[in-house]
Formats: sequence, structure tokens, C-alpha cells
Amino acid sequence: MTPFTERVIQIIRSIPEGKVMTYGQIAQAAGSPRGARQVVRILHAMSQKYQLPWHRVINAKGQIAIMDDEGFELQCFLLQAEGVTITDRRYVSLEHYLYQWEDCL
DNA sequence: ATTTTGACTATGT
DNA sequence: AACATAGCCAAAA
Repeated sequence: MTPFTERVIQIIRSIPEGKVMTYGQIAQAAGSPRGARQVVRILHAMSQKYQLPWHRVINAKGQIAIMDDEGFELQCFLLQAEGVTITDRRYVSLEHYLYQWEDCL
């Protein structure tokens, strides 16, 4: 388990209900500005055993990135259950729901 | 060692 | 908004 992985996990866990963060935003907050794809990997590998709110992570365009039908529907359901409105079957309004991760030093 | 593969992103049509 | 392209980077093949 690398320090980067641990930071990513901690950051994702800090996303409040009804808010979302993007892969790139998390990578940057964890100290690797170009590590968005690593965040994806970590999410895939750790979401089960670490109880992460994986559904609060979306791509930079503000859309649900998962392509698999079942997972896609599940993510929609989980987000909507937290009050996040999804438009055009895929888009989340970053204006309203993006979590500005405040890194207090 | 080299290539492929993604739940990605910034930029330009 | 939707494509296309070019970077990106660790894991798996």
C-alpha cells in the first residue's frame, strides 16, 4: 500500500453525502496531478474492502464514467438517493455538487 | 523488456 | 454537445 493510495482512500472517504469529486481532483489532492487513472485503479481494487463511497467519484465532465450497465445504474441510484440530480441520464451538475476538498495545510 | 489496457483529461475541431 | 488526438501512468499480459 503506497502513501498515494492511502491518501486517495482518505480523500474519497472525506467526500460528504450528496457531493462528488472528479478523478483528477482526487489525484491532485493526493499529490499526483496526472494520476487520475491510478485513482480509477485504486477505486476498482479497494471499493469493496475499504467501504469507499465510490459512487461519489465522477469524471471531469461531470458524468458518470462507468460503462457497465449494472454498475452505471447502481451509481445513479446511490447518487440520487443522496439527493444528487442526474440529467440526460448521465450528467451531474458540478456547479451544485462538486466537493471542494479543502486541504487545511 | 515491450505492449496493451483502462470508471481519465486538456485541447482543438 | 459530440468526436478526435495526444498525453498520462501503473498493472497485467
